[in-house]
Amino acid sequence: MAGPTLMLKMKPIYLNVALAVPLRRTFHYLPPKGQMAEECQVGCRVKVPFGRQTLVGFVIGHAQESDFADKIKPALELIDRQAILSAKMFELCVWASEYYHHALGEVLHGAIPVLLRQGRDSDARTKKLESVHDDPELIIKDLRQAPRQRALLQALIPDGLTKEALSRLDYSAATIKALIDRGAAHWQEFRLEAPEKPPQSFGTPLNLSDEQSQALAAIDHSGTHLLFGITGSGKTEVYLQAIEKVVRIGKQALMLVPEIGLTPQTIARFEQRFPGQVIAMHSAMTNLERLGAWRRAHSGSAAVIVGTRSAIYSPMPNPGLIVVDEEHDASFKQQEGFRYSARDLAVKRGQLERIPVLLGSATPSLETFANAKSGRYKRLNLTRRANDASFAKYKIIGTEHQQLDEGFSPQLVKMMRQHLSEGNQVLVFLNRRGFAPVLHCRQCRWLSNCPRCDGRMTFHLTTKMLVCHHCDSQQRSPKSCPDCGSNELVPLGLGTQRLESGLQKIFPDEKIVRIDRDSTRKKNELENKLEEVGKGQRGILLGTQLLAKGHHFPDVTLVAVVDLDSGLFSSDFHAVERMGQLLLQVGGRAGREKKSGVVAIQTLYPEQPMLKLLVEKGYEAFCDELLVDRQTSELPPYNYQAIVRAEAAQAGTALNFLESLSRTSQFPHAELLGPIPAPMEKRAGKFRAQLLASSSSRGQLHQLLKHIVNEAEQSIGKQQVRWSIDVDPYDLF
DNA sequence: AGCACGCCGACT
DNA sequence: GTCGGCGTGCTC
Repeated sequence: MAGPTLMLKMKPIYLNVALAVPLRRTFHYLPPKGQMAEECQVGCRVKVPFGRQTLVGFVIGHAQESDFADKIKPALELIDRQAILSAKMFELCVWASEYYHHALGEVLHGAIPVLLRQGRDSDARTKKLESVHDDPELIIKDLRQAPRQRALLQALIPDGLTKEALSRLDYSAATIKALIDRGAAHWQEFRLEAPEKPPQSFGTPLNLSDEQSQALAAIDHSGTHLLFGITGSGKTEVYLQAIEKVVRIGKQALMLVPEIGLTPQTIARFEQRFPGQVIAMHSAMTNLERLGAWRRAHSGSAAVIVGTRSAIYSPMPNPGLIVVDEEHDASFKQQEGFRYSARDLAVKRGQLERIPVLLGSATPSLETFANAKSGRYKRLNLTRRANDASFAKYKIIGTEHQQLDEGFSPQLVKMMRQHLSEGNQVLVFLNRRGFAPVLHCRQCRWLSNCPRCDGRMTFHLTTKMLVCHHCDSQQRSPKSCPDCGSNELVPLGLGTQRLESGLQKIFPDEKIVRIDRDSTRKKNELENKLEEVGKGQRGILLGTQLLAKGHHFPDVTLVAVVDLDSGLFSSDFHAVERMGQLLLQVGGRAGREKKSGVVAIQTLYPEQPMLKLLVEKGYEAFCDELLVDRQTSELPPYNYQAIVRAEAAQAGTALNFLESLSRTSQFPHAELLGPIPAPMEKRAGKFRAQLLASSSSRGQLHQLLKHIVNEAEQSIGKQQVRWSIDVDPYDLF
């Protein structure tokens, strides 16, 4: 019988290759001509013919037999002699591909710089001009009439010269060509030695407070830690010293920061502490710069890597620590294509590499908070601000029964005038991100609550329908308020575009600087505007999410949150959590050592318990209460979710597609809700719909998703539908 | 995702 | 008569 022993003796003939195509399967190839399958190790890139194109793929395994034996072509070229992804990184990608139900080839390609995807060498190479003969004397004799060629040939002995050296020594292209044509010299390609590891040197660390020292000392040799430190408590110094510890023993550290957190100042601070040993991975880099940075990380010559989301894939031959700063930040979750969470990959990578992971935040995400609470993560606290800086004070302004002027209550306008007249700046904060509108009555404060859920129904403007995204029930949107009969039913938060002009009307003499995605799209515009603000003239800053993080505005003493309710009463259950994080983050923007800041919050619902809890008892109590809510409502982190999204050119196609998926996917321990039209059903000319999958068991959810993916790939008529899966969605819409 | 094949409308 | 629109089908 052909037992396992026989199998082990069989040599692999085929390469199993993952390509960057959205097909969730891999392809078999013969090894390139002249090479054995064994020489093509797992993690090496190969160039292969694919249909009519040539693609770069990853060898992910070998096979003795194949169902496609008659179709199999030989690979064209083995690009790498050794795997360019370490075994650990490879394992991480395989894990991610399964966890996020995304094609492995795309995950692997996403893990390397563009130029490597296109087949560039993983090592820096250069060409050297070398003498063909060991003893060129014979030829030198023939060169009596050509002194330059003769000099060059002599200079080539014994080691040859690089292009750079040749031009430095002023040998002309003609001389070089003549010598080559004579057959006396030739170009030889060779790998550059990995750049020397720069000598270790360290900038002076700051003195640590007791709390900081304790936190630093409590970082274990492995495992995930939550560094829960309020704004201004000195988290960064703890990161820096933790990184220094691992760098001193010759290891590398990776630090992930939010997209807007990687400012020149941040990089400078790292560079100052680890001179010459830092590389930054950011979006402004060219492909060539990225490749250079990748090579430095890969060779181990860079000890510290600082970067945004995709830096989680940085190669590190000798890793020692991963830090994720502002771990709750939305930018760690990729919002298109392969929807991974860099924070979660960091935790997973830490496990695989057996190194510590440090998640830091003043306002940790609820799932991280819960993990710290349950003991899965080790919690480290920083509760005091450096320099005795004071906390922002929170002031809730109830706007019920108030006459609002352009959305501003008299009380708020008065406060703003007060702060402005003292020569300070006022920050007016708009809260419009990830917004799924609910319907609301201005008169009696009725909200479009779902009759069957604790959630709220989403208002669909185009269809004038109310839809519940938790239980799928739908109803026609009422024309007047069901409670008080008034006609003042409005979707929450609409009309904020008018805020700037309204503001200017109320404060005709004040300078208003608007900072948002649209007005800062141009390069450096944000920096310029911030600089303008930094000069400390009085004035009003008007902005969105962008203003909530990173930058500190020492001359802002009042932060006004004008439309809190639109965030607080979104139909996405994440809304309350985000609101809490946001209010604390904006509070951290304002004031300086001596001047304390005030955060004024306008709301129709000043008695909202979660808001009061946050303002009176702080983030910890707020999170504890949120967790209770989530548990009773069976929401994350107590259950696991994924969204299947679909879009199509024709109305109804996407919906029907998801409908047929959900019909064939009945699982006992996992739920499917929907499909329902997306809140903004038509966007960019496509009609979109979504299906929510959830289960209290991660394993069950994955079984269901696996089934759905299979069905979707096989389903006929899929050509007109684009679909994707979002595991652990950051927002539901 | 690409890329080609393929079958219907307005143009050098 | 062709050029070219994007529907559909395949890629080891």
